[in-house]
Amino acid sequence: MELTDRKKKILRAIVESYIQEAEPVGSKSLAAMPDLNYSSATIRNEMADLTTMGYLEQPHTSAGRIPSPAGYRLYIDELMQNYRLSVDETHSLNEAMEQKLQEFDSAISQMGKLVSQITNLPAYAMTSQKGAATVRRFDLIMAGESGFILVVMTSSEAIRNKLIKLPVSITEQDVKLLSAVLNASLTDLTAAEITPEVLNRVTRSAGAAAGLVPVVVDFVTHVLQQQEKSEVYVTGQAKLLSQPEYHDIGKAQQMLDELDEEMISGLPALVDPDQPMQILVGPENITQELKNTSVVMTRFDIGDGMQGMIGVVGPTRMDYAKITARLSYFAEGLAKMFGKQVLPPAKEENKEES
Amino acid sequence: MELTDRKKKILRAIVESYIQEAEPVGSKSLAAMPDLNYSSATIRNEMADLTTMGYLEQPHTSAGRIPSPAGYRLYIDELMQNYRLSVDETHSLNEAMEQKLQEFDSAISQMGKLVSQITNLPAYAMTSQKGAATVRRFDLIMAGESGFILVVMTSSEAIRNKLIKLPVSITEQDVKLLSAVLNASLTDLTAAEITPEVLNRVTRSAGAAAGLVPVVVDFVTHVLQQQEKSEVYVTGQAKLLSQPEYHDIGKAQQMLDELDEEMISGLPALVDPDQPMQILVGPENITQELKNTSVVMTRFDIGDGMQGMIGVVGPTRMDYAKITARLSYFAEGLAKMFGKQVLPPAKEENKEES
DNA sequence: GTTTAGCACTCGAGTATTATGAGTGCTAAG
DNA sequence: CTTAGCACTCATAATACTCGAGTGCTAAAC
Repeated sequence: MELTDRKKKILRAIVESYIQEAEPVGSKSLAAMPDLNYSSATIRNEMADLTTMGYLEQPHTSAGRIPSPAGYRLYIDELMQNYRLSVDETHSLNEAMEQKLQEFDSAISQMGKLVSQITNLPAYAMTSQKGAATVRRFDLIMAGESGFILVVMTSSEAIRNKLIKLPVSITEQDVKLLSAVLNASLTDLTAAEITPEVLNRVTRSAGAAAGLVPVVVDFVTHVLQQQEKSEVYVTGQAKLLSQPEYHDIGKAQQMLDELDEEMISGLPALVDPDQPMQILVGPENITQELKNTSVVMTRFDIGDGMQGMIGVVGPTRMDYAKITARLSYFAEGLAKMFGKQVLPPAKEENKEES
Repeated sequence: MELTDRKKKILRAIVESYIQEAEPVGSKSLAAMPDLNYSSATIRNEMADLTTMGYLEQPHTSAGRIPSPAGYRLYIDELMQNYRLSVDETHSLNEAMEQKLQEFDSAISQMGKLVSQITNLPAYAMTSQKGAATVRRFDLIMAGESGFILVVMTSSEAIRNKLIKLPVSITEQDVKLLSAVLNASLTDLTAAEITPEVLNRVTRSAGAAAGLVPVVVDFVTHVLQQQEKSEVYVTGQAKLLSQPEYHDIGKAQQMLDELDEEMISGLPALVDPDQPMQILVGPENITQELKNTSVVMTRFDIGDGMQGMIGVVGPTRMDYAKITARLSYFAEGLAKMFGKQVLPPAKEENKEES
């Protein structure tokens, strides 16, 4: 059977109606639409065809039709019209971004919250890092008699520090020595490459400061692992409850149980690296339990080989057009913000964190 | 009317039964309890009394009774027996703490998650800081030709840093000068005390590095404000859905809407500073919407004049005994962890964050 | 050949009706 | 003071019934 233009038109109407109303759509209401000038009977026939072709489903005999996953897929890939953000929307998006991101401390998680807000769906945000991190340099700063601050700068220009206090006092000499040894021996090594042998060598060279080596190394490996591991934040889970499909508390709970950080961290594997915006519809998701759930996600660059990913999770029946529009606008904004890496004299810049 | 021992006994039985079963309890089931050797009729009479005294409520004529807020209050204050943690429980609590807290990066929020896990209720965690923070010292570390790392140590020994890059190259001289100026003029000032005048003075003294002053000051005020502001994390909201009282999706949603970070940040105001563990029952909460909701919270010390607060939110019918037991055990554990401030040579210590 | 009107049929959702029984308050006997 | 007995209440569950949206099919109209 052939997928005529009229069929497509009808399919689109069905998907969009269902997205709006969350209720199966019948032939009559379709016939009433201004740009579908056919009788309900004709439309019924077409709908029957679409059903046998697998684009529609029938919850039960006497209900209307709802889109099948394949139907959604087709809609997303071919039928969906770009949603245009209204001026108002761009305004408020801009504002939200600026306000929230000034405090970029936990920028990523803030982003998640924002996305959740603007889409009214649960959102997640994560960072992902290409390649293993190494330490680019160490700095030690004396802090009082018996302590110092260890500052570590990684290959991705993240800076981490730790205050190390000791029960004994240490001299500036010791600290200088330690600093030299660290910079000589532990830079450009990934966490995996810091083997016991390396550690031994460092300890031997460290002389008086040998006792400090384990503390330092612990911290360093922790930092590096932290860098490699992508952080995931999920927020706004409760937003799901406002969707009619989750008015059944059982489903809602199951969904929310599923929707934790571990599930999300499985997502990047599914991502086609070439496509900035991705939509996974129902069964295409791995996690079986998320059958009638879709995921929309997008990536953005945050410099230094780091990438961020933000996305939302919702019922298959979500407003793909609107959500992709908002999400990509948001992602662009972020990329821009993270983009201005070098500061024009005396203006805010970015990257790293406290 | 007098609150006899028998009445108390019955009240306790009712509260505990209701906590377990989440269903109104009737005279018959009470009479069946081994330590209530009275006929159902007798118990009925007592229940009628308790009802007129305001400790019990009747959802409708022919249902059993449920505790009123006053009933809960009495139970918590007088009737509740200390719940004893089983060895198993302490074990798993210990394990959980150790595992999770090694990565103390966002220790506070991790705690929230943990508490939510062990109580199976939504949990929140927050830090609160006494007194305004100031910068204790500045350190600048050259990083390449045209950038440096600004390291700030606050009065509470938190260390924050920022990588500042410039479009022009700078000399070691400039950096040294800036460092001296900052340490001379901006230490021991709270965010509020950094007035435009101060700023002016600093800028003038900074000479060649004057252009950098705004960036630095922005960062500093941001850090200080950040320190003052208490951070709140809420997690596990979805846990509520497993409680029967929230099987009504409407209530659940209303509740979850209410239960955001802003609501929580109102809580500390209600806290009696002398009492480590606090329980707010239903109407005692400010936020009107949380009528049939209770809050259990506890504080713990994390050194440096900082305090943490963790707590859980749940239906008034929650297992106060068990939850307070777990929570306080948890709080003790945390206090201990945060306590070991000074490290015995070559062992993990703590405080600060990356 | 395509479109449409007509019609019998299906079946979920909503409504009304009716048990059922847990729980109560009260009275009177133990 | 306690308890057995009993009439009464009322939410919940079960059942039956209606309603109507939507369907598929056939036959007539275009």
